[in-house]
Amino acid sequence: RRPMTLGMLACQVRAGEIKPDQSVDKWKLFRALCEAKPLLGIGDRALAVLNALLTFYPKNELAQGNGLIVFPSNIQLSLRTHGMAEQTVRRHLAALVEAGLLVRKDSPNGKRYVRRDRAGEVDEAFGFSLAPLLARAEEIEQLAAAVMAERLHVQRLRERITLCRRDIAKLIEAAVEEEAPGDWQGLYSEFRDLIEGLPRSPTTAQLELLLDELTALRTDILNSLETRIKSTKQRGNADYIERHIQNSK
DNA sequence: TCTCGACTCCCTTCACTCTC
DNA sequence: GAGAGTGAAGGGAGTCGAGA
Repeated sequence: RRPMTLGMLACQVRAGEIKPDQSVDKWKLFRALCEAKPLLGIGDRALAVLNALLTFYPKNELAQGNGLIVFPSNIQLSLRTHGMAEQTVRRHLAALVEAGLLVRKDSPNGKRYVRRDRAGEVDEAFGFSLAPLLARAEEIEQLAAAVMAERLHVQRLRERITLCRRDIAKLIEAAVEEEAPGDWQGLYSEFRDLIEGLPRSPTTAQLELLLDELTALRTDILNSLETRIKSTKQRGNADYIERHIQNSK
């Protein structure tokens, strides 16, 4: 009933390539997953379900030797996700499988349960395999690092944009106060258009573009003010020389 | 050993809420 | 207003375990 995609198949193959001695701290990996979630195509609620699923794994270290199958009922998962509706839990489980973070270990009828031996020990469990998490641990850590680096880059861009905005506003204000010649109203409108044209949630490329445009605008304003200062200085010197000549007469 | 109720799984549909 | 996400309800199907 559940379709198997090529992605899921690749995930299963990868999960089968885990080294016997490979292990990873499940909570450390979960924190990396929280960082990397935009690149993995999962949301907060799916992570809440994964978090609940990990609480059913008895050890802190995910390792082949500890077994990698968890088999909680949807009701238990619902309880550990603070009352998330079972239907929603199921949807997010499907999303986690789709994202290649879990593999279903289906029973013949596709249901989740555990088969115990005569001694009451788990003989075979049908549920979810956490093997993909272990197999992809290194990749997930790298994705998390990339997301953090990107976030830092965006933070720096925003800081530079703020500084540039402040500079431009001050320069235009000063030019208007000094009554410097130039279309300051037009430049101010251009400045406002650039700022207001930025979407509420801009992409990195949009921020980079805005910074470039603001930097160019600031350079234009500075050049025009510098030209004005130079011409004022020259006029001042010329006036002085003229007066000097007249006095000498 | 067999039967049957309880339990659990999955799926679909529909209505509602929230965000963009 | 459209689309995504969510929750409730209902139905089909299989397993488990107690009792006959």
